[in-house]
Amino acid sequence: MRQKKVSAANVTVLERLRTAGLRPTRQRLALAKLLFARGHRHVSAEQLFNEAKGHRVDVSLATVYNALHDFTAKGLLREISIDSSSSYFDTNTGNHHHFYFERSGHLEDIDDNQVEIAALPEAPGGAEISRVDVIIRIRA
Amino acid sequence: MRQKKVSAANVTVLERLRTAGLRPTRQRLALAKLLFARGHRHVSAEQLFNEAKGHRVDVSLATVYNALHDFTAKGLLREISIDSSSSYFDTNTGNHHHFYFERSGHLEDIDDNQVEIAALPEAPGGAEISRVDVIIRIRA
DNA sequence: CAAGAATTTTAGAATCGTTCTAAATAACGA
DNA sequence: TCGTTATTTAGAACGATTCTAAAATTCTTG
Ligand SMILES: [Mn+2]
Ligand SMILES: [Mn+2]
Ligand SMILES: [Zn+2]
Ligand SMILES: [Zn+2]
Repeated sequence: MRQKKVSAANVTVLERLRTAGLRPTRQRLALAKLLFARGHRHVSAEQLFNEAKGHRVDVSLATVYNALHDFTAKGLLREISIDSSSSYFDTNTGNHHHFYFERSGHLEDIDDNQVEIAALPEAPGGAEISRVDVIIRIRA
Repeated sequence: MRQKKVSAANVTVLERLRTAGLRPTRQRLALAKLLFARGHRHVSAEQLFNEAKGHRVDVSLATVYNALHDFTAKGLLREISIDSSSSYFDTNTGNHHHFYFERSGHLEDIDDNQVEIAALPEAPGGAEISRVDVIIRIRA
């Protein structure tokens, strides 16, 4: 394979992958760059795959799925299942919630501090809560 | 087809279907009886299909899907997508929330008044909120 | 009750997002 | 560089769901 060009953006992404314990392969670097280049995003595998094609990033669909799952397992992404038709991967891994636009399937972040949950029931049997998701569905 | 036996439970279910504007066919009556017989439930299409088989209710999988969607469209059920692998249909159509047991895939209702949301952001552009879902994920 | 019209059911095919397989390739560490 | 391990890949397979179009049932009207 040809020599990698190591730009500033690449360095950041490369470090992120290494820190996460993921080998910085050409494919992962390219996908991570697309994902983390600017603000937070919610993408499906198919979307990212097409975006990669658009940027002349030669990568298979299987690798896109592998990368998204590997990134998720290492905490670089969070997986969201709202619509049973496909899942989204969220580059925002901090505590936050979502608007879900039912018509378009679009997701929009709601900052954690915009939602105030005054009371929550205890988990049955004192089980551990892994996450509380608040989804505000918008019909129009 | 053989004559229908019209028990008390059947009458209730029959009325429910008629009121909803759904023809009370043998299949819908049997499925509705299974669904609404006792307390609230969260079932997948496959689960209901198997339950029907267990009760000697002769119905095709396509009809189970049709019935679940028709019931949902008429407000007799609510569809829930939490795990992208399959969707659940909830016989509880009132305002309420859920515990989701990640290991088993089980859903458990949380009464609306057990969750107190003190602050919620406004929907962008003053759009109409169709529903607010709170899902408490339990890891263990 | 008898048609006829409208709706529902059904088996099986098709769809589609996702996962799997196993062979080729690339990254790593010594 | 070499051996080991991890990753990528094309394409097959999978599984939940939807579609098709023909048969059956339900409803309406007379
Ligand atoms: Mn997944
Ligand atoms: Mn559905
Ligand atoms: Zn988000
Ligand atoms: Zn419920």
